[in-house]
Amino acid sequence: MNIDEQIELLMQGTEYGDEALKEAMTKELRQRLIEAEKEARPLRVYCGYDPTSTDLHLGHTISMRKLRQFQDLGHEITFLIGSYTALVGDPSDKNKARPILTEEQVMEYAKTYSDQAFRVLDKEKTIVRYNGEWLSKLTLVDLIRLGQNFTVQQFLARENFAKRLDSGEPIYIHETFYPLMQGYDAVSMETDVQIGGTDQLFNILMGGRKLQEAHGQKPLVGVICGILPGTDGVQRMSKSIGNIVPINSGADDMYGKVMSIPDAAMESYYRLVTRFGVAEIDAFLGAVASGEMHPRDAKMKLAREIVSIFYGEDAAQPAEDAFIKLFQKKDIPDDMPEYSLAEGQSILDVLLATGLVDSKSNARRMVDQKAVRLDGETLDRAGDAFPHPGVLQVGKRKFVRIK
RNA sequence: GGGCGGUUACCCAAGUGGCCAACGGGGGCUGACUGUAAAUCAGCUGGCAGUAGCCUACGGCGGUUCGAAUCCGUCACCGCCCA
Repeated sequence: MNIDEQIELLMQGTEYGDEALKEAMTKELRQRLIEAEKEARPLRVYCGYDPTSTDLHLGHTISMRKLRQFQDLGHEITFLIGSYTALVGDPSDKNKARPILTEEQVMEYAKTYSDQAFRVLDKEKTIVRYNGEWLSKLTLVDLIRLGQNFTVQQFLARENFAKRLDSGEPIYIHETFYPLMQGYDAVSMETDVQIGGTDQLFNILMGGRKLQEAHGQKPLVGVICGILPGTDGVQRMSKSIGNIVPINSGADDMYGKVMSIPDAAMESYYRLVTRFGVAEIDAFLGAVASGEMHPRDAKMKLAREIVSIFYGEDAAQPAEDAFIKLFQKKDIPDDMPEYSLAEGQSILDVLLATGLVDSKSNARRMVDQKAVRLDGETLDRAGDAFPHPGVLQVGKRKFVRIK
């Protein structure tokens, strides 16, 4: 790949919110790539992950994909676990401060994170480090010195602090340490390139670049990845919003969740989380736009690709088959939980006992709404005795075989 | 430390003695439509029972009252202003 192609790939899906900044970063990245080639050394690239939860979703993998692209181009990748920064909690994009985690929790989460990450990254070529390695050694004086590089105004200008200030939400002092800590990571590792989401723009550009300069290093290039919308197609993927595609919930689920995104969100998914090249993606999207390719087929291709990344090619086809069977043909799935009918149970009892609903009131509601079927026949009297064994269905996707 | 204001269901938010299981919006769920969607339309969204009724709920505790989310006291937490 020549330099132009490399730049095109590496900058794909980036989002700086400011065209001039994007151009500046692109230019700096180009220079670094040229230098690296000349000096025959790889660029030091890292992305930090604060292990604050075990439930990774597709949105978390965007920066991993970007790391992988650098990795495939021969650069040195560090998967940095924010064992120390997680203790503080990044104030980015939160309107609330994060709960403080214990060190044990952090280490446990860290393991899950790296396990997931190696579905995307090449484990052999990835350096894993913990930022406690250097952050734990800072003294109070060191911290004061770091703080001398920043003004309160710079922090207050930051959108999420400004908002909280306006609305009277608390801003804790320790939250302001976060960018300093992250910046010090960059200094400690003599970073050439740092990857992060748009929520990390401030931390990366204000923290890392500034502290590196103060330490006589060349300021890093920030590669700021765009935001992946969730299954609703609009809001960023986030657990608290409830629109995530989990990494760990199985191939079938992942396939179905990807298929449920609105068409308009397909491009972001293609560009941010797949292994396809820039030209390929342009070709798919072009074909959809011109009507040559049905959007459904483009989305199925996307779903197959994403499932392949996390579960392998072998799992992708069965997931697709199951999806076609269940949703496109509205057939019943092959595998479903089973339940043995007890004597004298009403429809209501069975719905509750099988866990298809969480309360009898809810069961009545479902029956009233014609959402309950037995072998395809709608059941409409909740209090009746359960008619006969068969496949009991609630809504579109919940099945139990009643024996 | 002082003064003022706030704490309502998953989230936001109305309600200032009975008409409140609590307006409205978001989210979620269900049905129709469809390409699985999205958009749109309709319904539902504390529990038990069935279509009357009962129980639990409006930060915690305690009071006033025939009756409180609504009044009083107190505790906890949060914000604002002043120091």
